[in-house]
Amino acid sequence: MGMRSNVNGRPPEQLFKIGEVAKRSGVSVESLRFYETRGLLEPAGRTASGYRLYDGAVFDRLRFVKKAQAVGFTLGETASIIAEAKRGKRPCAEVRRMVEERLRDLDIKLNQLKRYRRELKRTLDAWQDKGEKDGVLCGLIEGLGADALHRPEGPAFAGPRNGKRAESKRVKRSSHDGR
Amino acid sequence: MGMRSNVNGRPPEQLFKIGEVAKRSGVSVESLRFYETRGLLEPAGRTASGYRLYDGAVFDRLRFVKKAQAVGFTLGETASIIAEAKRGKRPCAEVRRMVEERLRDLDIKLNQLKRYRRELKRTLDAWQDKGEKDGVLCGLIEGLGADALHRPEGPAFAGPRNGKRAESKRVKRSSHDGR
DNA sequence: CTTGACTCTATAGCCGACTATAGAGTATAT
DNA sequence: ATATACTCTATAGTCGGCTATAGAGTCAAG
Repeated sequence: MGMRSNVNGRPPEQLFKIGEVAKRSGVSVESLRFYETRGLLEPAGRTASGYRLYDGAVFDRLRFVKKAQAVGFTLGETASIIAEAKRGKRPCAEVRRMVEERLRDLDIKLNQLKRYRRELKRTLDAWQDKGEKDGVLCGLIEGLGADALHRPEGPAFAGPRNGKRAESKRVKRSSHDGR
Repeated sequence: MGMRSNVNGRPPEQLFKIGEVAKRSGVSVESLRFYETRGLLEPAGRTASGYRLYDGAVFDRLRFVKKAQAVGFTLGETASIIAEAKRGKRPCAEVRRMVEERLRDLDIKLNQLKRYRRELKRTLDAWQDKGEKDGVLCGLIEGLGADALHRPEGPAFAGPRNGKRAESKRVKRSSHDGR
């Protein structure tokens, strides 16, 4: 139960191939390899034939990555936190600073979104009266004031429009279960 | 030959080359061509040598596109609204429906963001006490509960992290102005 | 006739975090 | 020996809205 044990394998620890790690962590094989290219992860070693082998520490690392992601760090930021730590520095102060900045950004974004929502609602309400008759394409849109709406900028605002962002295939299970 | 239908068989309206349109509308030449590939725009005609020629209606169209963008429509959505209108349908009802949906999505996103902000703040406050001593990489992050934070999903949340999203070059001046 | 500004097409790159494919080699069960 | 499940690398594609480049042709002024 509670023994998720060492970060630094002392006794000959169990090693996992990439599929195992995927199954146990819920991170897809492809993502694991991708994380490696991004400096977030590296296998403890390789088999003679080149298969990646991970020790138990990989699960801690993956939890770290997930949590950092949950905080809102990009993979690049997380990678540099990890790199920093590996160079012997304690990145905590930096982390705190980044989160504070993040919080400020978030407030700005929230305010923009709120304003936008308000304006969009107002626009929609104003449309209730209008018919569909006039305008070259759509009078509703054409009738908007030049600066009626202040939509938050950029792709940051795109949102899950076309859906299907919610689920992915994840691990795509296999039959036999090692252990 | 000569009978290039300008909008309504009126007197020959003024025609603009793409650079002119860019200058007057504030939309870059590249974007104008890009919009064309996306079905948002098409030149009224071409010169013998293939230069695009736009009539005055292009400015209305561009305003339409900008406003639709301000409402939050993607270029694809705007294109299909335009296409609809060109097929003789009045897309207004559809537009209204889309905006309503957008408003709902927005509320969901707003709520997610608010919750996330709350949790992030709480996390940060909790960190005030903790030192930097423990943890393999950064105890602050590692110490997070598994589901402490509910970060809104996807690229929609990336935000203007690396900055410089704010300004672009826009039209990139015309004629003779050195630099 | 040459310069320089403009225009054309086609293509690639960007941001973020992946996902998907091709084509090959490896490991394991029957 | 074969089937199949797994793994490897390398590359390209996704989403949105552009921007940037290369290489060629066009047009007006000097």
